[in-house]
Amino acid sequence: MHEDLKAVQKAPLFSGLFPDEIEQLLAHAKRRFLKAQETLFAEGDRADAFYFIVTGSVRLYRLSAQGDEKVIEILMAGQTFGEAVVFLGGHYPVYAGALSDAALVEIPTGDFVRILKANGGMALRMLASISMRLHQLINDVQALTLETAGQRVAGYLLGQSPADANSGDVHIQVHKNVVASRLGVKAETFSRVLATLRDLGLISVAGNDIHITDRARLIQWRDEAGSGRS
Amino acid sequence: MHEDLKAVQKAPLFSGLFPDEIEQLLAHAKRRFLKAQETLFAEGDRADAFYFIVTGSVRLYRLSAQGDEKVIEILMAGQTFGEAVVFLGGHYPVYAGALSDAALVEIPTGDFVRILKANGGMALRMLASISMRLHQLINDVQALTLETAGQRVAGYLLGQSPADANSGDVHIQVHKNVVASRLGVKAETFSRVLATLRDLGLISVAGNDIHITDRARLIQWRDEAGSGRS
DNA sequence: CGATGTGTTGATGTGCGTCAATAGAAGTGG
DNA sequence: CCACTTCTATTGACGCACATCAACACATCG
Repeated sequence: MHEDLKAVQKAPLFSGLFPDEIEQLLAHAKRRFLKAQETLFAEGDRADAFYFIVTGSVRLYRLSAQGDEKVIEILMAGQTFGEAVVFLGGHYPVYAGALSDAALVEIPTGDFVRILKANGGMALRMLASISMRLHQLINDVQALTLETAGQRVAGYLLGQSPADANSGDVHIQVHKNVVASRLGVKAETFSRVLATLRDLGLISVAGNDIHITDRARLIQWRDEAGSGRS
Repeated sequence: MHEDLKAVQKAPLFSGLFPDEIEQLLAHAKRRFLKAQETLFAEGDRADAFYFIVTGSVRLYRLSAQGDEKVIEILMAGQTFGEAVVFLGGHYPVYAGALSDAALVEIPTGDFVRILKANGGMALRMLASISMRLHQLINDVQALTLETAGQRVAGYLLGQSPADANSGDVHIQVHKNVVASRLGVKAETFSRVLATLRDLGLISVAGNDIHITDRARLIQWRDEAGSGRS
């Protein structure tokens, strides 16, 4: 386990912990390895552990009654997930599945809560962390109701690239249909939006590598309702 | 202020506080009175207080670049809002406005955070509270992407009435366009869905009072994709 | 080098928004 | 208490953004 110690304490949530607290946190932690597409837990499962991603990527998603899938979040190496749910009834509110082969650290919630109770700063940092996710979800709700598909895609590209230069690169690290689902559009629509932006000369696309050639005009296009009008 | 003491400590969030802690929480609290439609704070405003609703109702909402509004949450007397945001950058992520004349208690965040640091149980209860909102927002995202307008409206009616009887009443306490926005549909669509359900004999509508005559069939109608097909 | 899976592009359908007219409900003033 | 205004809610006609269905291009891999 100690080989993962350095990685885990880089997670923003744990950055303020003392070495002995990290030790305590990982006392009963286990390594977990997932094959691509493998399911880690299902919605409604008893939540007695949360996870840190050492390598690979994971998606959190919901299923409709008809079996359609909506990706709530895409998570990459270095991120944690499932910790917010510990405080609910103790059941996961989403499915979790690997997008690629992945290595995780599984941390029992009991140890986590114990530290949380003892360490006031930790609890506040945890509150800040959950608040950020809350904020993100509010943004998602706004985007899904007040923005067009084009605006959401453009916003995604803008959010994935640094804002300080007028051109930049976005590398999509997972399959495009997963990103599309995350954005609340069908894969076909996602593809069409990229094609439109390419034809407008705002971006260039080479597989999963997208180059933003004119960030300013891309922002302008998004704010003008993303192909809706004008 | 003491006349509000009883009311405030009924909020689930504060239920576990000792009287002296409540005292401390309300030490610098102020009463606030809002006229219907009045704005309490705007998105981006510095968040140095959160609120408890003594009487009246409040909506939290976002505005699009074009000025369209999406209601994120409808809050009634007895509820608190704005507390989740204290831990972020300290700026409100939404607008808040009164739906009716309202009386609030405004609690400075400083006092709140102080109690939170001292009282470990309080921090955990706060985490549970925020987690519930997180869960609710995940439900909203799922509903907005995987459900039809009809399904969302039916789900709303079902959620507003007790599940233990096959018939029940829902009283809409605010204007229907507010509920519609909360559900992510236009007021016209909301009205049409209610008309459809009425014509199917599943509900009866009298102004803002809706009577569910056949809960079982309403559930079935929702699960069959809410007028989408079949 | 065929097989399988992902992404792109085209043709068509439809759920719901938009625009518009009307009906009620509620509030206002004489 | 009743005209008049104002606002919310309902209903109809129409259009559009996006989904759906389908064919194809391309990549990856055994």
